[in-house]
Amino acid sequence: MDAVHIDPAVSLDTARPSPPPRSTYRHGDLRRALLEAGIDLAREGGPDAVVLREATRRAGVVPNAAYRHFGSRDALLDAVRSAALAAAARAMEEAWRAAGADLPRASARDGAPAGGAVASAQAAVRAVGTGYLRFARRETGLFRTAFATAAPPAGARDPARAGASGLNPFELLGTALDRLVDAGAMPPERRPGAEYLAWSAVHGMAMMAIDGPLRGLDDAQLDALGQRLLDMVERGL
Amino acid sequence: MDAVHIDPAVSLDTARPSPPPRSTYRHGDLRRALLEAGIDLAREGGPDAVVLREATRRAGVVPNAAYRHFGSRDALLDAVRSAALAAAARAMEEAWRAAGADLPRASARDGAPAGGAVASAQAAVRAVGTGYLRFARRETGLFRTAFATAAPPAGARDPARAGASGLNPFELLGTALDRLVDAGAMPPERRPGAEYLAWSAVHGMAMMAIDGPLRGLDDAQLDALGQRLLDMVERGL
DNA sequence: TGTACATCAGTGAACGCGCGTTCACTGATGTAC
DNA sequence: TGTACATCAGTGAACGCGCGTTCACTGATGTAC
Repeated sequence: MDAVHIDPAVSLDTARPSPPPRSTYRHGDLRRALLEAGIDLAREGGPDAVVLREATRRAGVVPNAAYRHFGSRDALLDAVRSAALAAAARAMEEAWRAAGADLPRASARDGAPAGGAVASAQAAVRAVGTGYLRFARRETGLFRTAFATAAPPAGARDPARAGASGLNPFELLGTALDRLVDAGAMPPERRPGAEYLAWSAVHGMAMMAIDGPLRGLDDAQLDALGQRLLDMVERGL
Repeated sequence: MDAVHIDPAVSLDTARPSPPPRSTYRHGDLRRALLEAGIDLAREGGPDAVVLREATRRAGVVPNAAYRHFGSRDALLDAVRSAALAAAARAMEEAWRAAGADLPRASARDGAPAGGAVASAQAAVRAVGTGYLRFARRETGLFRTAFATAAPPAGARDPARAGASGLNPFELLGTALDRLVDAGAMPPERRPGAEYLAWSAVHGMAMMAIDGPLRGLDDAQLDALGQRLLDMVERGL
Protein backbone atom coordinates (compact mmCIF):
# COMPACT_ATOMS: atom_id res chain seq x y z
CA MET A 1 0.00 0.00 0.00
CA ASP A 2 1.37 3.39 -0.78
CA ALA A 3 1.24 6.25 1.63
CA VAL A 4 -0.82 8.82 -0.17
CA HIS A 5 -2.87 10.43 2.48
CA ILE A 6 -6.49 11.09 1.71
CA ASP A 7 -8.58 13.17 4.00
CA PRO A 8 -11.93 11.41 3.91
CA ALA A 9 -13.80 14.56 4.86
CA VAL A 10 -12.58 16.06 1.61
CA SER A 11 -12.27 13.12 -0.74
CA LEU A 12 -15.78 11.86 -0.12
CA ASP A 13 -17.23 15.22 -0.96
CA THR A 14 -17.58 14.42 -4.65
CA ALA A 15 -21.01 12.82 -4.48
CA ARG A 16 -24.04 15.05 -5.03
CA PRO A 17 -26.07 15.36 -2.89
CA SER A 18 -23.05 15.33 -0.61
CA PRO A 19 -23.07 13.16 2.47
CA PRO A 20 -21.94 15.82 4.91
CA PRO A 21 -18.81 14.66 6.73
CA ARG A 22 -19.23 14.47 10.43
CA SER A 23 -16.50 14.40 13.02
CA THR A 24 -18.58 13.71 16.09
CA TYR A 25 -20.37 10.48 16.79
CA ARG A 26 -23.54 12.35 17.61
CA HIS A 27 -25.13 14.35 14.86
CA GLY A 28 -26.37 17.24 16.86
CA ASP A 29 -29.73 17.96 15.27
CA LEU A 30 -30.64 14.94 13.23
CA ARG A 31 -34.36 15.50 13.42
CA ARG A 32 -34.03 18.87 11.78
CA ALA A 33 -31.53 17.53 9.25
CA LEU A 34 -33.88 14.71 8.25
CA LEU A 35 -36.82 17.06 7.98
CA GLU A 36 -34.85 19.43 5.80
CA ALA A 37 -33.62 16.60 3.62
CA GLY A 38 -37.21 15.45 3.34
CA ILE A 39 -38.34 18.92 2.32
CA ASP A 40 -35.62 19.02 -0.33
CA LEU A 41 -36.74 15.66 -1.65
CA ALA A 42 -40.35 16.82 -1.80
CA ARG A 43 -39.25 19.98 -3.53
CA GLU A 44 -37.38 17.95 -6.13
CA GLY A 45 -39.88 15.19 -6.79
CA GLY A 46 -43.11 15.56 -4.86
CA PRO A 47 -44.44 13.36 -2.07
CA ASP A 48 -43.33 10.06 -3.58
CA ALA A 49 -39.76 11.26 -3.59
CA VAL A 50 -39.75 11.58 0.17
CA VAL A 51 -37.82 8.39 0.78
CA LEU A 52 -36.63 7.70 4.28
CA ARG A 53 -33.38 6.06 3.26
CA GLU A 54 -32.47 8.92 0.96
CA ALA A 55 -33.14 11.44 3.71
CA THR A 56 -30.75 9.61 6.02
CA ARG A 57 -28.17 9.44 3.23
CA ARG A 58 -28.34 13.19 2.83
CA ALA A 59 -28.07 13.67 6.54
CA GLY A 60 -24.94 11.51 6.50
CA VAL A 61 -26.38 8.90 8.78
CA VAL A 62 -27.27 5.23 8.72
CA PRO A 63 -30.87 4.43 7.59
CA ASN A 64 -32.31 3.22 10.84
CA ALA A 65 -31.07 6.26 12.70
CA ALA A 66 -34.18 7.99 11.41
CA TYR A 67 -36.28 5.92 13.78
CA ARG A 68 -34.94 7.85 16.75
CA HIS A 69 -36.84 10.86 15.45
CA PHE A 70 -39.69 9.62 13.26
CA GLY A 71 -41.83 6.61 13.95
CA SER A 72 -42.10 5.68 10.32
CA ARG A 73 -41.65 6.96 6.82
CA ASP A 74 -45.20 8.28 6.96
CA ALA A 75 -44.44 10.31 10.04
CA LEU A 76 -41.59 11.96 8.18
CA LEU A 77 -43.82 12.61 5.18
CA ASP A 78 -46.43 14.20 7.43
CA ALA A 79 -43.87 16.55 8.87
CA VAL A 80 -42.72 17.45 5.38
CA ARG A 81 -46.31 18.04 4.33
CA SER A 82 -46.84 20.43 7.20
CA ALA A 83 -43.75 22.34 6.16
CA ALA A 84 -45.00 22.46 2.58
CA LEU A 85 -48.35 23.83 3.74
CA ALA A 86 -46.59 26.47 5.78
CA ALA A 87 -44.49 27.42 2.77
CA ALA A 88 -47.64 27.76 0.68
CA ALA A 89 -49.23 29.93 3.36
CA ARG A 90 -46.17 32.16 3.37
CA ALA A 91 -46.28 32.52 -0.42
CA MET A 92 -49.91 33.52 -0.22
CA GLU A 93 -49.22 35.99 2.56
CA GLU A 94 -46.50 37.54 0.51
CA ALA A 95 -48.84 38.01 -2.44
CA TRP A 96 -51.39 39.48 -0.06
CA ARG A 97 -48.82 41.90 1.29
CA ALA A 98 -47.67 42.78 -2.22
CA ALA A 99 -51.28 43.58 -3.11
CA GLY A 100 -51.16 46.36 -0.53
CA ALA A 101 -53.79 45.01 1.80
CA ASP A 102 -52.93 44.58 5.44
CA LEU A 103 -52.38 41.08 6.62
CA PRO A 104 -54.84 39.16 8.73
CA ARG A 105 -54.16 37.77 12.15
CA ALA A 106 -55.04 34.37 13.43
CA SER A 107 -55.94 35.59 16.88
CA ALA A 108 -59.08 37.57 16.09
CA ARG A 109 -61.37 37.88 13.13
CA ASP A 110 -60.59 41.47 12.24
CA GLY A 111 -63.04 43.75 10.51
CA ALA A 112 -62.52 45.28 7.10
CA PRO A 113 -60.07 48.16 6.87
CA ALA A 114 -61.46 51.68 6.89
CA GLY A 115 -61.41 53.14 3.37
CA GLY A 116 -61.80 51.40 -0.02
CA ALA A 117 -63.00 48.30 1.71
CA VAL A 118 -64.43 46.64 -1.38
CA ALA A 119 -61.34 47.15 -3.50
CA SER A 120 -59.15 46.02 -0.65
CA ALA A 121 -61.16 42.87 -0.05
CA GLN A 122 -61.18 42.02 -3.74
CA ALA A 123 -57.47 42.57 -3.89
CA ALA A 124 -57.04 40.20 -0.98
CA VAL A 125 -59.04 37.44 -2.65
CA ARG A 126 -57.11 37.84 -5.87
CA ALA A 127 -53.82 37.90 -4.01
CA VAL A 128 -54.64 34.62 -2.32
CA GLY A 129 -55.36 33.03 -5.67
CA THR A 130 -52.35 34.53 -7.36
CA GLY A 131 -50.05 33.44 -4.56
CA TYR A 132 -51.44 29.93 -4.76
CA LEU A 133 -50.89 29.69 -8.51
CA ARG A 134 -47.43 31.14 -8.23
CA PHE A 135 -46.49 28.68 -5.51
CA ALA A 136 -47.73 25.81 -7.64
CA ARG A 137 -45.49 27.00 -10.43
CA ARG A 138 -42.35 27.84 -8.50
CA GLU A 139 -42.48 25.05 -5.94
CA THR A 140 -44.20 22.30 -7.83
CA GLY A 141 -42.88 19.48 -5.67
CA LEU A 142 -43.88 21.16 -2.43
CA PHE A 143 -47.23 22.12 -3.89
CA ARG A 144 -47.98 18.56 -4.81
CA THR A 145 -46.86 17.40 -1.39
CA ALA A 146 -49.12 19.92 0.31
CA PHE A 147 -52.21 19.72 -1.87
CA ALA A 148 -52.17 16.95 -4.43
CA THR A 149 -52.58 14.08 -2.00
CA ALA A 150 -54.39 14.09 1.31
CA ALA A 151 -55.73 17.41 2.50
CA PRO A 152 -55.36 19.22 5.81
CA PRO A 153 -58.04 17.93 8.16
CA ALA A 154 -60.54 20.76 8.21
CA GLY A 155 -60.75 21.42 11.92
CA ALA A 156 -57.20 20.87 13.10
CA ARG A 157 -55.49 24.13 13.86
CA ASP A 158 -51.90 23.05 13.41
CA PRO A 159 -49.43 25.93 13.72
CA ALA A 160 -46.86 23.88 11.80
CA ARG A 161 -49.06 24.32 8.76
CA ALA A 162 -49.56 28.03 9.06
CA GLY A 163 -47.73 31.04 7.72
CA ALA A 164 -46.55 34.11 9.57
CA SER A 165 -50.13 35.20 10.21
CA GLY A 166 -50.87 31.96 11.99
CA LEU A 167 -53.38 31.01 9.32
CA ASN A 168 -53.02 28.05 7.00
CA PRO A 169 -53.71 28.39 3.26
CA PHE A 170 -57.36 27.48 3.51
CA GLU A 171 -57.92 29.87 6.39
CA LEU A 172 -56.25 32.66 4.46
CA LEU A 173 -58.79 32.26 1.68
CA GLY A 174 -61.62 32.14 4.20
CA THR A 175 -60.44 35.37 5.78
CA ALA A 176 -60.27 37.12 2.43
CA LEU A 177 -63.80 36.02 1.60
CA ASP A 178 -65.02 37.21 4.99
CA ARG A 179 -63.71 40.64 4.13
CA LEU A 180 -65.60 40.55 0.87
CA VAL A 181 -68.79 40.02 2.84
CA ASP A 182 -67.89 42.65 5.43
CA ALA A 183 -67.27 45.16 2.66
CA GLY A 184 -70.67 44.42 1.18
CA ALA A 185 -69.23 43.07 -2.06
CA MET A 186 -70.73 39.64 -1.51
CA PRO A 187 -74.16 38.74 -0.17
CA PRO A 188 -73.80 36.94 3.16
CA GLU A 189 -76.11 34.12 2.11
CA ARG A 190 -73.59 33.20 -0.58
CA ARG A 191 -70.72 33.06 1.82
CA PRO A 192 -71.10 29.51 3.20
CA GLY A 193 -69.09 27.14 1.05
CA ALA A 194 -67.76 29.92 -1.14
CA GLU A 195 -64.19 28.92 -0.35
CA TYR A 196 -64.79 25.58 -1.99
CA LEU A 197 -65.87 27.23 -5.21
CA ALA A 198 -62.96 29.65 -5.32
CA TRP A 199 -60.52 27.00 -4.23
CA SER A 200 -61.75 24.58 -6.87
CA ALA A 201 -61.14 27.03 -9.67
CA VAL A 202 -57.66 27.98 -8.57
CA HIS A 203 -56.64 24.47 -7.57
CA GLY A 204 -57.80 23.09 -10.89
CA MET A 205 -55.80 25.60 -12.83
CA ALA A 206 -52.77 24.93 -10.68
CA MET A 207 -53.01 21.21 -11.42
CA MET A 208 -53.35 21.83 -15.13
CA ALA A 209 -50.38 24.16 -15.05
CA ILE A 210 -48.27 21.52 -13.33
CA ASP A 211 -48.82 18.46 -15.44
CA GLY A 212 -51.92 19.13 -17.48
CA PRO A 213 -52.55 20.86 -20.78
CA LEU A 214 -51.30 24.17 -19.37
CA ARG A 215 -47.87 22.73 -18.69
CA GLY A 216 -46.33 24.43 -21.69
CA LEU A 217 -47.36 27.97 -20.85
CA ASP A 218 -44.75 30.45 -19.70
CA ASP A 219 -45.17 32.57 -16.60
CA ALA A 220 -46.72 35.54 -18.41
CA GLN A 221 -49.28 33.43 -20.24
CA LEU A 222 -50.22 31.58 -17.08
CA ASP A 223 -50.49 34.83 -15.15
CA ALA A 224 -52.84 36.20 -17.78
CA LEU A 225 -54.98 33.10 -17.72
CA GLY A 226 -54.93 33.16 -13.94
CA GLN A 227 -56.25 36.71 -13.96
CA ARG A 228 -59.06 35.67 -16.30
CA LEU A 229 -59.86 32.82 -13.96
CA LEU A 230 -59.97 35.16 -11.00
CA ASP A 231 -62.20 37.50 -13.00
CA MET A 232 -64.53 34.60 -13.49
CA VAL A 233 -64.49 33.72 -9.81
CA GLU A 234 -65.05 37.32 -8.76
CA ARG A 235 -67.96 37.80 -11.10
CA GLY A 236 -69.38 34.38 -10.40
CA LEU A 237 -69.30 34.49 -6.63
CA MET B 1 -49.03 -39.44 -0.18
CA ASP B 2 -52.70 -40.06 -0.20
CA ALA B 3 -54.70 -40.16 -3.34
CA VAL B 4 -57.18 -37.39 -2.92
CA HIS B 5 -57.73 -36.00 -6.34
CA ILE B 6 -57.83 -32.26 -6.65
CA ASP B 7 -58.89 -30.61 -9.81
CA PRO B 8 -56.54 -27.64 -10.00
CA ALA B 9 -58.97 -25.70 -12.11
CA VAL B 10 -61.32 -25.74 -9.18
CA SER B 11 -59.08 -25.87 -6.13
CA LEU B 12 -57.01 -22.89 -7.24
CA ASP B 13 -60.10 -20.81 -7.65
CA THR B 14 -60.08 -19.63 -4.05
CA ALA B 15 -57.66 -16.74 -4.58
CA ARG B 16 -59.22 -13.35 -5.31
CA PRO B 17 -58.59 -11.97 -7.91
CA SER B 18 -58.74 -15.46 -9.38
CA PRO B 19 -56.04 -16.62 -11.75
CA PRO B 20 -58.28 -17.88 -14.52
CA PRO B 21 -57.50 -21.54 -15.26
CA ARG B 22 -56.37 -22.14 -18.78
CA SER B 23 -56.35 -25.42 -20.64
CA THR B 24 -54.54 -24.37 -23.77
CA TYR B 25 -50.91 -23.42 -23.96
CA ARG B 26 -51.76 -20.32 -25.87
CA HIS B 27 -53.88 -17.72 -24.15
CA GLY B 28 -55.93 -16.57 -27.06
CA ASP B 29 -56.18 -12.86 -26.46
CA LEU B 30 -53.57 -11.99 -23.91
CA ARG B 31 -53.20 -8.40 -24.99
CA ARG B 32 -56.83 -7.72 -24.29
CA ALA B 33 -56.70 -9.68 -21.03
CA LEU B 34 -53.71 -7.66 -19.82
CA LEU B 35 -55.32 -4.41 -20.80
CA GLU B 36 -58.50 -5.31 -18.98
CA ALA B 37 -56.58 -6.40 -15.92
CA GLY B 38 -54.72 -3.10 -16.08
CA ILE B 39 -57.98 -1.19 -16.28
CA ASP B 40 -59.29 -3.07 -13.27
CA LEU B 41 -56.14 -2.24 -11.35
CA ALA B 42 -56.44 1.43 -12.27
CA ARG B 43 -60.08 1.37 -11.24
CA GLU B 44 -59.16 -0.09 -7.86
CA GLY B 45 -56.10 1.99 -7.05
CA GLY B 46 -55.29 4.63 -9.63
CA PRO B 47 -52.30 4.80 -11.94
CA ASP B 48 -49.73 3.58 -9.40
CA ALA B 49 -51.69 0.39 -8.97
CA VAL B 50 -51.18 -0.54 -12.60
CA VAL B 51 -48.46 -3.06 -11.89
CA LEU B 52 -47.30 -5.21 -14.75
CA ARG B 53 -46.72 -8.32 -12.69
CA GLU B 54 -50.15 -8.10 -11.11
CA ALA B 55 -51.76 -7.74 -14.51
CA THR B 56 -50.07 -10.93 -15.70
CA ARG B 57 -51.12 -12.69 -12.51
CA ARG B 58 -54.72 -11.79 -13.16
CA ALA B 59 -54.42 -12.92 -16.73
CA GLY B 60 -53.11 -16.27 -15.46
CA VAL B 61 -49.80 -15.91 -17.20
CA VAL B 62 -46.13 -15.67 -16.34
CA PRO B 63 -44.82 -12.10 -15.80
CA ASN B 64 -42.59 -11.78 -18.85
CA ALA B 65 -45.35 -12.92 -21.16
CA ALA B 66 -46.57 -9.34 -21.04
CA TYR B 67 -43.61 -8.28 -23.15
CA ARG B 68 -45.09 -10.00 -26.18
CA HIS B 69 -47.79 -7.35 -26.17
CA PHE B 70 -46.45 -4.31 -24.37
CA GLY B 71 -42.95 -2.95 -24.66
CA SER B 72 -42.82 -1.92 -21.04
CA ARG B 73 -44.90 -1.23 -18.01
CA ASP B 74 -45.29 2.34 -19.23
CA ALA B 75 -46.73 1.16 -22.52
CA LEU B 76 -49.36 -0.79 -20.62
CA LEU B 77 -50.12 2.22 -18.43
CA ASP B 78 -50.54 4.38 -21.53
CA ALA B 79 -53.05 1.97 -22.97
CA VAL B 80 -54.92 1.94 -19.68
CA ARG B 81 -54.90 5.71 -19.58
CA SER B 82 -56.44 5.86 -23.04
CA ALA B 83 -59.18 3.52 -21.94
CA ALA B 84 -59.79 5.67 -18.86
CA LEU B 85 -60.08 8.78 -21.01
CA ALA B 86 -62.55 7.02 -23.26
CA ALA B 87 -64.58 5.96 -20.24
CA ALA B 88 -64.65 9.55 -19.02
CA ALA B 89 -65.77 10.73 -22.44
CA ARG B 90 -68.58 8.21 -22.41
CA ALA B 91 -69.71 9.34 -18.95
CA MET B 92 -69.80 12.92 -20.17
CA GLU B 93 -71.69 11.98 -23.29
CA GLU B 94 -74.24 10.17 -21.20
CA ALA B 95 -74.79 13.24 -19.03
CA TRP B 96 -75.09 15.30 -22.20
CA ARG B 97 -77.68 12.94 -23.55
CA ALA B 98 -79.54 12.89 -20.25
CA ALA B 99 -79.68 16.69 -20.35
CA GLY B 100 -81.78 16.37 -23.48
CA ALA B 101 -79.39 18.05 -25.86
CA ASP B 102 -78.40 16.23 -29.04
CA LEU B 103 -74.94 14.78 -29.05
CA PRO B 104 -72.08 16.25 -31.05
CA ARG B 105 -70.20 14.48 -33.80
CA ALA B 106 -66.49 14.39 -34.28
CA SER B 107 -66.73 14.62 -38.06
CA ALA B 108 -68.03 18.17 -38.46
CA ARG B 109 -68.46 21.16 -36.24
CA ASP B 110 -72.23 21.23 -36.17
CA GLY B 111 -74.20 24.40 -35.65
CA ALA B 112 -76.54 25.00 -32.76
CA PRO B 113 -79.87 23.23 -32.78
CA ALA B 114 -82.89 25.17 -34.02
CA GLY B 115 -85.05 26.24 -31.07
CA GLY B 116 -84.07 27.22 -27.53
CA ALA B 117 -80.45 27.38 -28.60
CA VAL B 118 -79.21 29.27 -25.55
CA ALA B 119 -80.84 26.95 -23.05
CA SER B 120 -79.65 23.93 -24.97
CA ALA B 121 -76.09 25.16 -25.14
CA GLN B 122 -76.04 26.01 -21.46
CA ALA B 123 -77.46 22.60 -20.68
CA ALA B 124 -74.69 21.02 -22.70
CA VAL B 125 -71.96 22.89 -20.83
CA ARG B 126 -73.47 21.98 -17.50
CA ALA B 127 -73.88 18.38 -18.55
CA VAL B 128 -70.22 18.15 -19.48
CA GLY B 129 -69.25 19.45 -16.06
CA THR B 130 -71.73 17.28 -14.24
CA GLY B 131 -70.60 14.19 -16.09
CA TYR B 132 -67.00 14.96 -15.26
CA LEU B 133 -67.72 15.37 -11.56
CA ARG B 134 -69.81 12.25 -11.46
CA PHE B 135 -67.13 10.23 -13.19
CA ALA B 136 -64.57 11.49 -10.70
CA ARG B 137 -66.81 10.29 -7.90
CA ARG B 138 -67.90 6.95 -9.30
CA GLU B 139 -64.69 5.92 -10.98
CA THR B 140 -62.09 7.58 -8.85
CA GLY B 141 -59.25 5.30 -9.86
CA LEU B 142 -59.91 5.68 -13.56
CA PHE B 143 -60.38 9.41 -13.14
CA ARG B 144 -57.01 9.76 -11.50
CA THR B 145 -55.43 7.62 -14.17
CA ALA B 146 -56.93 9.74 -16.90
CA PHE B 147 -56.52 13.21 -15.46
CA ALA B 148 -54.45 13.37 -12.31
CA THR B 149 -51.13 12.61 -13.94
CA ALA B 150 -50.00 13.45 -17.45
CA ALA B 151 -52.58 14.96 -19.75
CA PRO B 152 -53.66 14.06 -23.25
CA PRO B 153 -51.33 15.79 -25.67
CA ALA B 154 -53.43 18.63 -26.98
CA GLY B 155 -53.20 17.98 -30.71
CA ALA B 156 -53.24 14.22 -30.89
CA ARG B 157 -56.58 12.95 -32.11
CA ASP B 158 -56.47 9.47 -30.66
CA PRO B 159 -59.69 7.52 -31.17
CA ALA B 160 -58.73 5.24 -28.29
CA ARG B 161 -59.31 8.22 -26.00
CA ALA B 162 -62.67 9.23 -27.39
CA GLY B 163 -66.23 8.37 -26.53
CA ALA B 164 -69.02 7.28 -28.83
CA SER B 165 -69.09 10.69 -30.47
CA GLY B 166 -65.46 10.38 -31.47
CA LEU B 167 -64.57 13.30 -29.21
CA ASN B 168 -62.34 13.05 -26.18
CA PRO B 169 -63.30 14.76 -22.89
CA PHE B 170 -61.55 17.99 -23.65
CA GLU B 171 -63.08 18.20 -27.09
CA LEU B 172 -66.53 17.59 -25.68
CA LEU B 173 -66.17 20.64 -23.48
CA GLY B 174 -64.88 22.66 -26.43
CA THR B 175 -67.86 21.68 -28.53
CA ALA B 176 -70.28 22.66 -25.78
CA LEU B 177 -68.60 26.05 -25.45
CA ASP B 178 -68.75 26.54 -29.22
CA ARG B 179 -72.48 26.10 -29.03
CA LEU B 180 -72.66 28.71 -26.32
CA VAL B 181 -71.01 31.16 -28.72
CA ASP B 182 -73.15 30.08 -31.66
CA ALA B 183 -76.28 30.62 -29.57
CA GLY B 184 -75.12 34.11 -28.71
CA ALA B 185 -74.86 33.36 -25.00
CA MET B 186 -71.15 34.06 -24.92
CA PRO B 187 -69.23 36.84 -26.66
CA PRO B 188 -66.90 35.31 -29.27
CA GLU B 189 -63.91 37.29 -28.02
CA ARG B 190 -64.18 35.46 -24.70
CA ARG B 191 -64.19 32.08 -26.35
CA PRO B 192 -60.44 31.46 -26.79
CA GLY B 193 -59.09 29.71 -23.75
CA ALA B 194 -62.50 29.48 -22.12
CA GLU B 195 -62.20 25.72 -21.85
CA TYR B 196 -59.24 26.15 -19.56
CA LEU B 197 -61.25 28.30 -17.19
CA ALA B 198 -64.22 25.99 -17.11
CA TRP B 199 -62.04 22.91 -16.91
CA SER B 200 -60.02 24.37 -14.05
CA ALA B 201 -63.08 24.94 -11.93
CA VAL B 202 -64.55 21.51 -12.47
CA HIS B 203 -61.25 19.68 -12.28
CA GLY B 204 -60.37 21.43 -9.04
CA MET B 205 -63.62 20.45 -7.45
CA ALA B 206 -63.23 16.90 -8.66
CA MET B 207 -59.82 16.68 -7.04
CA MET B 208 -61.12 18.08 -3.78
CA ALA B 209 -63.99 15.64 -3.84
CA ILE B 210 -61.60 12.75 -4.32
CA ASP B 211 -59.00 13.31 -1.66
CA GLY B 212 -59.39 16.88 -0.57
CA PRO B 213 -61.58 18.65 1.96
CA LEU B 214 -64.71 17.67 0.02
CA ARG B 215 -64.01 13.97 0.48
CA GLY B 216 -66.60 13.56 3.18
CA LEU B 217 -69.54 14.95 1.24
CA ASP B 218 -72.24 12.60 0.07
CA ASP B 219 -73.52 12.56 -3.49
CA ALA B 220 -76.36 15.00 -2.90
CA GLN B 221 -74.16 17.55 -1.17
CA LEU B 222 -71.53 17.29 -3.84
CA ASP B 223 -74.12 17.61 -6.58
CA ALA B 224 -75.45 20.77 -4.96
CA LEU B 225 -71.99 22.25 -4.63
CA GLY B 226 -71.26 21.23 -8.21
CA GLN B 227 -74.32 23.11 -9.40
CA ARG B 228 -73.19 26.19 -7.52
CA LEU B 229 -69.80 25.86 -9.15
CA LEU B 230 -71.37 25.58 -12.58
CA ASP B 231 -73.49 28.63 -11.79
CA MET B 232 -70.31 30.48 -11.05
CA VAL B 233 -68.72 29.34 -14.26
CA GLU B 234 -71.76 30.19 -16.33
CA ARG B 235 -72.04 33.65 -14.86
CA GLY B 236 -68.32 34.22 -14.92
CA LEU B 237 -67.65 33.17 -18.48
C1' DT C 1 -55.74 -34.58 -47.54
C1' DG C 2 -51.35 -35.15 -45.41
C1' DT C 3 -46.75 -33.96 -43.85
C1' DA C 4 -42.50 -30.60 -42.81
C1' DC C 5 -41.47 -26.62 -41.09
C1' DA C 6 -41.26 -21.64 -39.73
C1' DT C 7 -43.30 -18.56 -36.60
C1' DC C 8 -43.90 -16.69 -32.36
C1' DA C 9 -46.83 -16.80 -27.87
C1' DG C 10 -46.08 -18.20 -23.48
C1' DT C 11 -42.56 -20.71 -19.95
C1' DG C 12 -38.96 -21.11 -16.36
C1' DA C 13 -35.44 -19.22 -13.98
C1' DA C 14 -33.01 -15.60 -12.66
C1' DC C 15 -30.98 -10.66 -12.16
C1' DG C 16 -30.37 -6.42 -9.53
C1' DC C 17 -32.62 -2.86 -7.26
C1' DG C 18 -34.16 -0.03 -3.47
C1' DC C 19 -37.29 0.13 -0.21
C1' DG C 20 -39.11 0.17 5.00
C1' DT C 21 -38.14 -1.86 9.10
C1' DT C 22 -36.09 -4.79 13.15
C1' DC C 23 -32.34 -6.44 16.06
C1' DA C 24 -28.61 -6.27 19.23
C1' DC C 25 -24.72 -3.26 19.70
C1' DT C 26 -21.46 0.87 21.06
C1' DG C 27 -19.92 4.96 22.51
C1' DA C 28 -20.71 10.10 23.56
C1' DT C 29 -23.13 13.03 26.70
C1' DG C 30 -24.84 14.89 30.92
C1' DT C 31 -26.09 14.14 35.76
C1' DA C 32 -25.52 12.53 40.73
C1' DC C 33 -22.56 12.10 44.16
C1' DT D 1 -13.25 19.64 40.76
C1' DG D 2 -13.34 14.73 39.88
C1' DT D 3 -15.28 10.15 39.14
C1' DA D 4 -19.29 6.45 38.29
C1' DC D 5 -22.94 5.67 35.89
C1' DA D 6 -27.48 5.94 33.37
C1' DT D 7 -29.26 7.53 29.19
C1' DC D 8 -30.06 7.26 24.58
C1' DA D 9 -28.40 8.80 19.71
C1' DG D 10 -26.34 6.67 16.08
C1' DT D 11 -24.06 1.96 14.19
C1' DG D 12 -23.75 -2.49 11.74
C1' DA D 13 -25.89 -6.14 9.78
C1' DA D 14 -29.61 -8.19 8.15
C1' DC D 15 -34.68 -9.40 6.82
C1' DG D 16 -38.31 -9.97 3.38
C1' DC D 17 -40.72 -7.82 -0.21
C1' DG D 18 -42.22 -6.88 -4.84
C1' DC D 19 -40.93 -4.71 -8.62
C1' DG D 20 -39.44 -4.33 -13.91
C1' DT D 21 -36.83 -6.65 -17.02
C1' DT D 22 -33.61 -10.17 -19.59
C1' DC D 23 -32.30 -14.76 -21.13
C1' DA D 24 -32.61 -19.10 -23.39
C1' DC D 25 -36.26 -22.39 -23.84
C1' DT D 26 -40.61 -25.10 -25.56
C1' DG D 27 -44.54 -26.22 -27.72
C1' DA D 28 -48.98 -24.84 -30.27
C1' DT D 29 -50.47 -22.83 -34.51
C1' DG D 30 -50.85 -21.94 -39.33
C1' DT D 31 -48.79 -22.13 -43.92
C1' DA D 32 -46.25 -24.20 -48.05
C1' DC D 33 -45.70 -27.95 -50.53
